[in-house]
Amino acid sequence: MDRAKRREQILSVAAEVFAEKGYHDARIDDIVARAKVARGTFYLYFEDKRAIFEELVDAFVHSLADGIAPIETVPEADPARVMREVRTNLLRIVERVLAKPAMARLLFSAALGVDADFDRRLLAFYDEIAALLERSLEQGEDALLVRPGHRRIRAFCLTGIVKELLSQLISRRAAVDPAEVVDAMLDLVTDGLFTDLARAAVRASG
Amino acid sequence: MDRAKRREQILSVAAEVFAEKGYHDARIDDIVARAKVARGTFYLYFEDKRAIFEELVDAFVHSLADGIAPIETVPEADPARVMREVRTNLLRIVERVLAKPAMARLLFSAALGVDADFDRRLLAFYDEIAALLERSLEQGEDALLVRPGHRRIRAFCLTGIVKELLSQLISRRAAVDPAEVVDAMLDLVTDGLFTDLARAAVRASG
Amino acid sequence: MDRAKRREQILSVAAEVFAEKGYHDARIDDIVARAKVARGTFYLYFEDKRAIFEELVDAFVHSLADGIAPIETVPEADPARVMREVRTNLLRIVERVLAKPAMARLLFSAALGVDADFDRRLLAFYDEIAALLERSLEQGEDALLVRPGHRRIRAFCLTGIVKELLSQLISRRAAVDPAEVVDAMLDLVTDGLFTDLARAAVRASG
Amino acid sequence: MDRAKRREQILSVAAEVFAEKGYHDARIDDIVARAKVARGTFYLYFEDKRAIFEELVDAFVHSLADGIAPIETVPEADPARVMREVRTNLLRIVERVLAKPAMARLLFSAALGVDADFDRRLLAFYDEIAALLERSLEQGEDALLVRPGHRRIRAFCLTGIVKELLSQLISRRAAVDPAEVVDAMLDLVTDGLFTDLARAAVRASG
DNA sequence: GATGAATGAGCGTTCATTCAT
DNA sequence: TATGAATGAACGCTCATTCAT
Repeated sequence: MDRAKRREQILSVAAEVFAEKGYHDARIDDIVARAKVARGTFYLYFEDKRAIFEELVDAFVHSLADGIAPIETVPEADPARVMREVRTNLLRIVERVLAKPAMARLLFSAALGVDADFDRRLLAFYDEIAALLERSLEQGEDALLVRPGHRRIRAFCLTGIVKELLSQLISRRAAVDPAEVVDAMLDLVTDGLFTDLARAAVRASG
Repeated sequence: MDRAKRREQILSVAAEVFAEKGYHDARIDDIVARAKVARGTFYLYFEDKRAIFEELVDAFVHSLADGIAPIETVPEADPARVMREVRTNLLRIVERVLAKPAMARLLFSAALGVDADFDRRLLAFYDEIAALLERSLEQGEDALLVRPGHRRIRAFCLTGIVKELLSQLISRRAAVDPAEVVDAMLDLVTDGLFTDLARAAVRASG
Repeated sequence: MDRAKRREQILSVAAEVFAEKGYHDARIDDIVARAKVARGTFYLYFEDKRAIFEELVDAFVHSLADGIAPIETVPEADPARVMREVRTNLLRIVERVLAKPAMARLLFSAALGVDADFDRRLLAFYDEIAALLERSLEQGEDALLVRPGHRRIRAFCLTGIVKELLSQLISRRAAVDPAEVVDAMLDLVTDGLFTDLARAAVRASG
Repeated sequence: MDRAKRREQILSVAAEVFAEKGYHDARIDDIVARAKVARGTFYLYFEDKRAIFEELVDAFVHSLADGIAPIETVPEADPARVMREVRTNLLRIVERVLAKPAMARLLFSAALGVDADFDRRLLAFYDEIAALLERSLEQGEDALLVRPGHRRIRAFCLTGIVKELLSQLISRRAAVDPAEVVDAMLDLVTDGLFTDLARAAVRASG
């Protein structure tokens, strides 16, 4: 087996093991046993346990990030087009997560509590996402598409929604229709929960 | 020192240590050293490492859950009152989290990746939250306050929002005004992000 | 068993093991097995393998160094007394080496090749010895007891003699009379190897 | 490259590596990397790590031993000639050591602590040296050139002197004049350290 | 002969837990 | 009840050596 293939094989086996057991409970032995290679072989391809885990997480994170197409929201942007593009981005993320559930499980649960360093890296990544969303909200406001509001907090809310939905999608084995999830989420985010009746009442009293 | 006090002392020290280092990096040694008791003493009060951690997480989870007052949403309910009560509930949760940041850090980061069992417990807890929210949404729809929609997904979205905001509140040391956070979140959730202009455009095209 | 005794016990067992097998071939397992303690116990008393070895070598080196009484060699010093004191110092060193042959074997063979760091430490120690001897030779010259000559090289020669003799004393199990060894060495060093006949001949021709 | 050359190349690279890192810290990897051959190739030329080290040490030891010309010390031997020949032998040894400092470092430090077996071999070699010296001293006594004395012990002293001086010569990078070293050593050994004044005093009292 | 991927025995160290005092 | 010395299973990692190509 050539070098690249063997590497790939160990990586994919490791992803499974980490996803099943979490970082700390996954032993190098588990990985090499399932990959049917000797312990030493593992270390021919990866610096150490931490390194292979990092590589897995980083690769997946990047594959998600690469799926996000930038959305042009110049003031005269067509709101319907913007919405479609947002929806496409979300769908792509959901699809990639569903395509590699083990990797997603890794990212959403195994990756936490690895160590202080790794926690910081993850937080930094989510910060970037939030910053991206914040800028998008700003552009949306400029284009008069988005109601003015606390953009930082809204960015965190959006991040939280996506993270939670993705976590749920992979933790429940039940087949889910990605489009349905994305549409329900977008519906909530764009229009809010309330009926006009409720809004009127709140505004009147509020 | 009497039994209960000693127990309490070890618990509170353990909370700090777990919050600082995470479950796996926290050593029993760290805890007993800081509590100034002998190693053996620890085991007089707690079954094992896992048990004390579970107790801490459970206690905090319950203190949060206890802060949630049930909201009556009979069909004729006053929307403004319902909103105020929702807001009060949220504020209470935020306050309790900010009051015990170590415990919150425990719940939101240290508690993940402990082991497969614990992960299941946490998921089950969040499921309960989601179920509660789902029922509330149902009542809201019945009372014509909430626009009909996919309640399960919406419940997850709301859970995600709260989790993420609380995580951010405790991870950023910066003083934050809980009321501001809660209001921004509620504003997003009730009215959505979009301006009427955008909605009209989307509706026209979509 | 109290802390100090247990420590002492492990130390002495470790000395044997290191002496028998050398640093690299000695396994922690060998030490704890022979000390009849658990592996973990070892690490309660010593940082790591390197640390216990260092402690053993250092202790022995210091016990040897402490046996050397300073010799006053003011210009009017009585040569016979000086010689007696030198002899006493040497005898004390030889006795201490013979009293702890395992430690001596440690110092003279196991201690080399441990790692680059440790090698440097040992060299530095021997440098100090050589420096001490060099100063003594200088005083001896000033007191007109010692023939002028290259003091640095002479100091190394003397160091070499003592090291080699001690090595031989411990590597040959045969009972040796320390006094005989010391006297033979002193005879060589003070008077040299040659007869007056040989010296005269060499001087005449050289 | 033909077999012999390749072998030679690996040997010389190995000498460097062993000299730099010592036996245990030198990895086969270090050797093959620097020799620019594959790991497997190494084992085509040498049995194992131990074997190549042994070969290096043996070769150097023999090159030193070969430099020693036998000295005729029949009873009527000219003392001055004997001294010159001794001096020549010593100079040759010093020169060979200085010519291959890596090999010398190997012999004087890396070779110790390899394992119990190798230690025995080295001791046996030094024993031969000592035996040779002992015989020479005996001849010297017979020729009335050497003062009677404990020949075995004297032989060890001489061995120690030479070993220590050679070690110092290679460990101090400073340029040294071999002749100066040899002459200082011979001066010490032939005439001893003491002035006639000191000797007289010692004899009177002792 | 040459390669270098693969092997796996081996070892140092950690740390949750126990138990005699 | 409190202590803290002792335990030993567990695990990550190294590196000399082998062997299919």
